[in-house]
Amino acid sequence: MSPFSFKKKERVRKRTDFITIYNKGVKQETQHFKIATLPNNLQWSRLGLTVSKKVGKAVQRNYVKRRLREYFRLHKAYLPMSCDIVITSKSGAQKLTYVEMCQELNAILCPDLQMPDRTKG
RNA sequence: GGAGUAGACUAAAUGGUCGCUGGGUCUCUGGUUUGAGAUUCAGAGGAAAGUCCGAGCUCCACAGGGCAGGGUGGUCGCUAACAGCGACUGGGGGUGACCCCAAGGAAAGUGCCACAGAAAACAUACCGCCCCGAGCAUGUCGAGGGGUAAGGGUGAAAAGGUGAGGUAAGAGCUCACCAGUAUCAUGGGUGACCAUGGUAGCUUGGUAAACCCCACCCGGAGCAAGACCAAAUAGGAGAGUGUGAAGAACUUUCUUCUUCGCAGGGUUGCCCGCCCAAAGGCUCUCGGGUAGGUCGCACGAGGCGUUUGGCAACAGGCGUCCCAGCUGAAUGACCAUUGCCUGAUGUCCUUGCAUCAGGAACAGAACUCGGCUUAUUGUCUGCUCCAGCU
RNA sequence: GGAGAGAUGACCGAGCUGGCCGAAGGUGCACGAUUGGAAAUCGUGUGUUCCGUCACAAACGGGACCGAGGGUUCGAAUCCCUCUCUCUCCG
Repeated sequence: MSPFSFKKKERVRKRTDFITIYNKGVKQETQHFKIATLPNNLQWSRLGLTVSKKVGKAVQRNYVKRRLREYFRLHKAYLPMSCDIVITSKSGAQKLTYVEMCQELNAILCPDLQMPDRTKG
């Protein structure tokens, strides 16, 4: 399997999973995102996304979610292993460029990675 | 050239790297389902939006009819249906192209018409005009009685308009013309209605997006509909089994039947004993059913082309194509090139060409269709008005 | 995705069988009375914006605004249509 793939089993899809990650996970916050992480028993990490209506209309919400998925797909090697990660977007996230978004998330999720990964660009 | 009006089309393209979803084919694992890999094909819209209407479809209800409630409202047609569409009629707006109209009934009945005004609909006449006139101060006097809707002012709206006759003053009281209503005839049109002519009474306020009347239509809820599979836990029903006690059958034991209760965990496997907990035995079956999953779910009032009928909406024939199917929700991220638009600069009389910079809207399927409404990019075409040149 | 309810001054909230409604009432705010001072109480006032009078302000007069835009009507917060926003319910 390619190292940059993103299958269905790598997503958080159940409401009960979201609630346990919210309640028991480690919560951190940046200017435009809230991040909750919780170790799981699987061999891989999973990603869950929440984008409220305050971000914008459906087109802008989908745009934010696609780019967050793209970030997760390309930075899997540097992210913590066997963790459930839930990213909640706050108002204003739709105005960021992709590079600004990567820098903001790297500060919390990839503290070892000083420079943003742009090799795939 | 400017302003406007109607309509049609469009919603950038190609390539690269890394990814997502579905269908087909092949390979591997495997008893099937499934899973993994390879390859190939396909993968948002004109509004997918708002959910304002109308249908299909599903479940529930239902003999038939009526009431209540809701909707529609010029005519003819189209349609599966519609509050939609087309053509036409009538009314209104605009210099015009053209656009807009919930456009039946107020002479079936009820209600309302604030303030102002005499009066807001059965004209009980405020001022005024006119006639009669008690009276006494004898005149520009007028208690009282009567006639009068021509004039005044109020109001959104005041009881047909103009002119003449007529009268005490006036009045459709009479006449002419005009407007309007009802009705009849003839002609045209499927019809709404139109044209022409006659007759009548002389004239009838507005409001039905107030109640209402008339004609026609409507059962309710919605894919989170609904159907199927179904873990764990708890609870329900039934069957079987073990064991204790009591009772009955029996002289007693055994055995059988009935009723009631119990069966747990730990201490090394078993027994005794001890400790903890306590009235929930154990096993199986059944049905309901939650989480979750599968179906519903994409071949359809389908698209494209062509032809016939029709002014058109649309309908029929023939040919051809299969064209998203997600579910914490795929259809993408980044980059390059070309094209488009705008601005600046250079060349040129302009069109155009070159360079640089910037821009590319509204917006994301969620069971599926037909409409409406709203948001919005660019281009083209027809027509109208104004200005200029020849 | 589907179904439903609502929007009125700074805030809450009546008015929704059309007219006397820029709009009751309460909270808040300002001023005054009371007090040595405050609280409480009592009284008065208090929306925004545009135009005019005026050198400005104040005051006075007029117009518009009941989420936004149209329509019906002589007249709309109220009736009808379209849009915007907020909230609730259905797993």
